[in-house]
Order: sequence, then C-alpha cells, then structure tokens
Amino acid sequence: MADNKPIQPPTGTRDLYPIEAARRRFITEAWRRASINHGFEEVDGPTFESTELYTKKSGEGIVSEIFGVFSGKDEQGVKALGEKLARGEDAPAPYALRPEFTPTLARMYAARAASLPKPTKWFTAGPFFRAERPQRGRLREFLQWNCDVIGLALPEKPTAEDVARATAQADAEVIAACVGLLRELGLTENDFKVRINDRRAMGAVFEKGGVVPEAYPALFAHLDRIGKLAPEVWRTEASKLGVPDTLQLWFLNTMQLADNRDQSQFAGEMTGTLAALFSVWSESLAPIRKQLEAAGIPSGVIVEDVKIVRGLAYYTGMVFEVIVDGERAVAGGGRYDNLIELFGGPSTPAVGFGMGDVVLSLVLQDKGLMPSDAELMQIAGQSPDVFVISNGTPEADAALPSVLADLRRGTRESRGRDSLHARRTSKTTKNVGKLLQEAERSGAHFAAIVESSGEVTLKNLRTREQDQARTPIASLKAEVLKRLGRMDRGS
RNA sequence: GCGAUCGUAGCUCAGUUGGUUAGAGCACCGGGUUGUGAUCCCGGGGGUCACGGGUUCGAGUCCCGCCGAUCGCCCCA
Repeated sequence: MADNKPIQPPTGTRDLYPIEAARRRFITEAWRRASINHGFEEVDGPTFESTELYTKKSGEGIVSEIFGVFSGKDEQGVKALGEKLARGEDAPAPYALRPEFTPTLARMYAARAASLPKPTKWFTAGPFFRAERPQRGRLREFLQWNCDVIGLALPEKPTAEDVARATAQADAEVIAACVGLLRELGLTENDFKVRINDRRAMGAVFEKGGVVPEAYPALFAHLDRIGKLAPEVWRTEASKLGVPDTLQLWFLNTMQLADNRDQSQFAGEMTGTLAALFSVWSESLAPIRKQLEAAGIPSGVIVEDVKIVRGLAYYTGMVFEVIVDGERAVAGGGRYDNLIELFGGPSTPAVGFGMGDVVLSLVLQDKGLMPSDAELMQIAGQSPDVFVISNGTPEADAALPSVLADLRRGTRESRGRDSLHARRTSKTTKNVGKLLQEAERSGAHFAAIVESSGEVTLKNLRTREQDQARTPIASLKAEVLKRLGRMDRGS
C-alpha cells in the first residue's frame, strides 16, 4: 500500500496560491517601480554561492544560520564532510543558499569596477534564505529588495568637505528610495520612522568616552540591547566591557532622546562631558539629516537613534532602520566602505539597504493598505480581457475554439501587446445567465457571446452594457483592442 | 536551542459530563425544461477528527508520545 502521507512545505516556507502570488507580485512590482524611478538599474546573482563568500568576511555565528547546499554529483565531497562532522570538526557545505545580497553585489562590482560609472546604482529583488526559527515577520525563505549606491561622484581633487557631502548625498539617496516605496504603498509620515545613526560617530563617542578600541564590536552588540534590558542590567554588562559610568549615562540619556519629541530640550539637560559627547554624535549626523530633508523626507520622520547599530560587521558609517510601530524593522541598511576592496576591487565607498517582503506584508495588512483580492488580480494582470461564451448552438460551440485562439494570438511586431487574455468556461452548462455570472466572477472586462460561425455579441461586464448590434468575428479582436484603448501603438 | 498556545472538509469553525452512521457556512460541481448574471431553491463530491500508542463496553472528546503550525525568548546578514 502506498504511503499517502502528504509532504508539507518545509518549515518557514510558503505555498503561494493565486491570490497570494498576486499579493507578492503587488509588492515586487512596487519595489521595481520605486527603484527604477529613483534611478537604480536591476541586477541579479546566483541564489546559491560558495559558502566562503559568507564565511570569509562575516562573523562566526552566521554560518549556523546558513542553508548548506551540496552538489548531488559530488558524492565523495559529501562523504568527506560527513566524516568530518562525525569527528566533530567544522564542516560547512560547499555552497550556501544566499542569506543576503551584499557579498554578491560586492563581488559583481569588484569584477567590473574599472568600467562602471561612479556612482553605480543597482537594485535587485529575489529570494533569500536563513535557517532561523520562523516567527511573526520572519521566515526561512523570503523576498528581499536591495538598493545600493556604489562609488561617489567627486571632483578631480576632492576636499574632505566634497567627500562628506557626496557621502551624505549617497546615503540620503538610498534612504529616499526606501521611503519613496513606503509612501507609494500608502504609508504616511505618521506610520513610520527612519532611525539613523553613524558607526564612525559612535566610534568617536567611544573614544572620547574612554573605551578601548578592542571593545568596540562587543559594545556595538551590547548597544543593540539597550532598549530591551533593564537599565541596571544593561549598565552592569556595560561596566564589564569597560564602559565608564559617564558614558553609560550618556547612552541611556541619548537613547531616551530618540523617542522624545522635544530633542533640543532634552539635549539641553545634558551638561559637561555628556553635552560634549552629545555634540560629537549629533554633529556627525547633521549632514545626513540635511540631505534627507532636501530629498523631501519630512523632518519628523527622521530620528537620530543611538540604539541603531546593526549586527553586520561590515558597516562603517551611516546605519539606519525603518520602523513601523508595532512591527520589527521593515528595512535596514548602511554604509560599507571597505567591502568592495575586500572582494578584490578598488577601494570604493558604498551604501545600501534591504527590505523583506514578510514584514512589509504585515505592515500593509496592519494599515489596511493591501488591495482587495479583485484589485490584486487586476494588478497582477490576471483578469481576463474577454470571456468567450457560446450561445449553445452546435454552430457556436464549433466556432468558439478558433475565436479564443485568435484573441490570444500575438504578433512579434507588437511585442505581444495585441495578444489578449481570453478565457472560456470549463463548465458543461449552456445556461447563458450562469456563464455570464462566471465571466463576471472571473473579473473579465468583456464577454463575447458567440452567436454563429460569423458573429458575436459583445458585452462590457464593467458597465453591464451590451451591444445592440453584433460584431463580425473577423473584427472582434480589433474591436476589443480598441475598446481597451490598446490601439495606440503599431499598425 | 528554550517556553506558551493550538491541530475536526480546500477555507472559517460547531461538536454537550466520553454514547448510534461527524456537522454548518463559504468555496467547488450539477440542476432549476436549453439567451442575460451578484439574490434564491434543490442536489452532489469531499474528513482513517495531524500521526502513533494507552485508558474504556465505547474516544473527535480523557492520558502519554510524536509531528506540524502560531506567538514569544535566543539570534537577526
């Protein structure tokens, strides 16, 4: 007897039925549109990479959350790995499903750096994989949209000021693309905040505050938890990292400041060393704020936040997260000025961000911004242009297949723009009323009732207006194209 | 890796202190005497009650195990 137990989709993956596929398409189309309108060009890379690409320059913990991939042709390799593992040695798979895009991007840029414009603006959107425990807003397979600006537009002999301005401009450019998308989807400035920080600024504060450089990475990680831990607990840990009391106090004060509307007043309460540290920090964030405001991002949306440090080791400057209340970060990114060089390219500053589809979908649902099912099918291009119905006579039944085929046929000259989405029923009933009902439910724009081998009656299902006169089958397609307003090109 | 909650039809869920053959709505298919549709009426298919044990005369219901899902912790590229 056969084992009929259904095989379920792997943990953290999704089966997308038509309406869910349409929902995903709605998001990816918005991503494409926003990035193209902001001047980014689409690129893409492999969905699996050599594991080295991620282990080389990333931290240790990352490997454990990578999905390993083996070649089915490499039996010996697999066996060798098995033996290593049996001995308790580290044995990563030779390939990894990509957990992020930035390393691929860095490699791609490095390989052609000499011939690429400065700046180069690339975007990509596709599937990524992380072997984490799924929970709200987090799955093991997800889509991620990335926008990156690589290189800076600089004069022949740039001054430090030129570099700083170009840097802030590029930083603002990626954030503007990200915010542009959110606004296009209907989120307003009341719905989200762009929380920004700067790793170099933090470094300067650490230095002035008396922390040894060796402790910086651990301190960045610890700062990530400042809002989650009780202040006393956080301070105890900070002390262990060699953070002086004054600096601890500054972190706690400044953290609250990020959530306090009246920043100037709060800042005014800091005196002496605290105030000095604060100006080091805030002054280095001033240029990026200025550029963001110039890019049309409302000042109320921008929040300087000492908590935002990002886990990734490769960030070197500005870092940011876009937070929608009640959800985890919907997007995050930052500046990584050393990474291109690390992949064998010329020293090139770069900045970028990623946005996942999982949290974004939750946000759109929370805010009621996800279009209705019917709208989605239309947006995804799945509503038929014409639903062809036979009037039930043998003559019409016989003519129907060729009517359908003709409507569907596209020509190379028009690049398929003259091809129509045409459907017919698969039901056996000849009840025209029922078939019209089916046509309407399919979301079709027109119904074409085949009357004979030579004529149809057209009905606009949106307006419910039916033609008095019949249309010859020979001119049906042209007539429908005309009524759909698609005759403006070619011919 | 840890914790909490939950698994009955494709979906949303009923199902009494354990008691005949497990139900509804939606969806799907067909019909309402062969041509005009959102309503309505009639009919139909579809469930080894996640899976495996146990208690019992009898288990969807109680107990144990297991798998899965959701939410949270850890982590977050």
